[in-house]
Amino acid sequence: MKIATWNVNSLSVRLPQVLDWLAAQAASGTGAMDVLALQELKMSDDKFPHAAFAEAGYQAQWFGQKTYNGVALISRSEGAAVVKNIPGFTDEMSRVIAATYPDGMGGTVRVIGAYFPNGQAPDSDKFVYKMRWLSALREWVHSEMAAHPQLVLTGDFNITFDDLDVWDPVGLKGTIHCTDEERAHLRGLIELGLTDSFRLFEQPEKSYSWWDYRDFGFRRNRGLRIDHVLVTSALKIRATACGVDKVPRKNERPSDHAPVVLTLS
DNA sequence: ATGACTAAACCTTTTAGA
Repeated sequence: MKIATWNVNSLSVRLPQVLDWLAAQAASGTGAMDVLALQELKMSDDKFPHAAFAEAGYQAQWFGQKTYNGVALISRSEGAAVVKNIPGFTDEMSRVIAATYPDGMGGTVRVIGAYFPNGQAPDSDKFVYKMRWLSALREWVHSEMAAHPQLVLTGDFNITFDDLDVWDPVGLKGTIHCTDEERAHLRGLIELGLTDSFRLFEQPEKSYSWWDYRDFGFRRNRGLRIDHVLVTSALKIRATACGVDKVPRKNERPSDHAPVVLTLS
């Protein structure tokens, strides 16, 4: 089973790349993508290209928003018990979508796809919102884990775990995505019993999932690892691989993020 | 350099991203 996350930075612009990537995955040795979490659709629900995904053989659940944010789950099986945004947390922004899928072994996997707030700057109102959002997320994920032993929390977290996730940890110390406060929240999610599946496996040095469009960020590998796939212990023992697929970042007109793929036995 | 790109919108300028 394969589960992935990809911040596409406008699905209108990136749809052909997403369809190409899904086809390439299906043709690869590891097999077709079972669930792909997308972030930053930047489109209202009525603009979501469900017919294009259906034609390619995929179901979709989506939670759009005009101009900003917007999340979706693209899957081969139909998602059940769909939840949009964090229950009980009033939010104008479309940032979370969750659904339950067959795990291929007679059980189910709960997948939560999320676009975490950016936070802009540590002294901004947006940072305050990010902290509030993170607290609400943790409480909800805690209850979701109780109901779903096999759970994946994935998406664009907009937080690095540590210096290993940062191209310039000295220069970027204390800046957005790298603050102690954000990292404490990320550790709070881990303390619920989740594991960063990426670090279960040997990785190339300086592995990142996002690179600034400016100043040849990708070419110089000036990036951050802010897109994550966290798994519960029941899935940790089934994880066989996790990695960043940098290939789509080399496309013409790429997203600034690359997909991260988790493979389960 | 409140810069550099990219995307969307009330679009030749602003807002946001990270």
